[in-house]
Amino acid sequence: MDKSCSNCAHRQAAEWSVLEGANVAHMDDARRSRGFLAGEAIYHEGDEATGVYCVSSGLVGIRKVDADGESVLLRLVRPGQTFGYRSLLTGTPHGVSAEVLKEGRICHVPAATVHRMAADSPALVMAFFRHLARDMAEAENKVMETVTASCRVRFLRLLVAFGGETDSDEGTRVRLELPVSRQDIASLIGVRSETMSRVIRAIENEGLAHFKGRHVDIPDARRLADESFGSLAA
Amino acid sequence: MDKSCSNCAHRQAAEWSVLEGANVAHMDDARRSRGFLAGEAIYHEGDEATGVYCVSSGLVGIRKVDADGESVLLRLVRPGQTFGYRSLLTGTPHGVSAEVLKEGRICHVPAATVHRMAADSPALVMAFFRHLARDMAEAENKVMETVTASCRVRFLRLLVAFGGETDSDEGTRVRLELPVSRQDIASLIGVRSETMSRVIRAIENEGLAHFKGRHVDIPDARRLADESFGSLAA
DNA sequence: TCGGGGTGTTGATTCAGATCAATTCCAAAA
DNA sequence: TTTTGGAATTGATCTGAATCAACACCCCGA
Repeated sequence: MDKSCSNCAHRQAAEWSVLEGANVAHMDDARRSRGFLAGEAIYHEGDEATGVYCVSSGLVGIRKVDADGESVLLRLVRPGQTFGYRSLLTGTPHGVSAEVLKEGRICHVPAATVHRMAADSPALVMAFFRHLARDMAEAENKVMETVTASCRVRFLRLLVAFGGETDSDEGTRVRLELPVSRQDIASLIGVRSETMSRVIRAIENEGLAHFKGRHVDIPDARRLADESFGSLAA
Repeated sequence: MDKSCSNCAHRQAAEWSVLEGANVAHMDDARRSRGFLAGEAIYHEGDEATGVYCVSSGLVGIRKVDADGESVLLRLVRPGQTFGYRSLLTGTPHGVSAEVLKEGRICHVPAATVHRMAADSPALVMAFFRHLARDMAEAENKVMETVTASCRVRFLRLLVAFGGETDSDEGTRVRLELPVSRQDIASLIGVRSETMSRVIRAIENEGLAHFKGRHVDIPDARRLADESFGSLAA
């Protein structure tokens, strides 16, 4: 849609912001954006990387499926964020799959372009390194959580994380929209959807939050945040 | 001990092997190696990075502790591997702690040296990126496993991984030495040590493997590997 | 208006693994 | 040798979450 990155990637994606001179033009020139519908796959586990992707709008999910067909949603990719760079830069097949969770527009920067820019701009590689480092930290947190925290606590923390994206952090009341289906939320915290329902109902009953469809109303965000810090109740 | 990297890092650590020219000398000059006893901490969560570490001998554990004091062993770092580079390169405090699990010798390359070399050699940054990418893939696997696989299967897979380090992959019989205590193994797969004991006993009873102290005798490595592929028995 | 399929909810039951509580084992120190 | 303290094992019991099985809801197309 947009012919230039200036109102998309440049502003939002930290990776591209380090580009200078001719590379900016290269980028703008080579990238192609395309609309995706919810449910569409962007790439699958085992695929060779064909470039780097950047979410312009919508929502992307990074998923991994094991031999038994069990699928886990590892993380979400939001507008302005890049994904798929890991496989491209290391030259290995994708270890995870990417699919569109909420319809939107996704840019694709071809492999050759990225390689050229990376060779030319160490800062770009460094930017990707930073991105990967942050993802890694989150993955480590996730391992910690799944091992140590109950599914209730894991869900509360996810709510806090979703709420954190809302600016209204100061006021105690927070309203937010769940970005994905309940099934996907369940997959995100690693529980069955039945369990997810029960956890939500329990939280509803305690008055910690009120759920209506994807809409969540948190009357006292501080209380919810406190509860999310595990069972170490003062 | 060794005055040069040539019989340690250069050969073993993929990261340094990309260095050329003056940087090789810089490296050798700046790095300091030191002996560590089992149990010693190398750095803690929240510490600022002072450089990059490289295991010369012994074994290092990367651990994370949550607010309740629950500790999880995230991964092991073996001789020839580097660690601590993530925090240094991103300029953020360590998100995990590193401790010595088996006494040995560890090299420390000061921050200034690494930064100079990284600025000078894009290949070095790329090498670190690759390392991080591999760690990330392993972290993603770990999330998958903890969410989908039973502790029995998780342990069998760990055994397979340990066995894979043994060269005798062809013969069906494999003997190996557990690199860490049972408690640490339990922490590594995210279960209580009591559960670990029971799992081990069960495996022993089935004749899948025989345990004596840290010594493991696997009569039929193929059978064990098959079992480790989850409950999808043919 | 009537299905019909996907998504979410609810209930009954089971089970893996945690927890609590003793021991036992073992290696290093005295 | 005895002591001692951490590591490992074992048993009894409890419980959080999975599993199995209906059922409710809701949006869409016929």
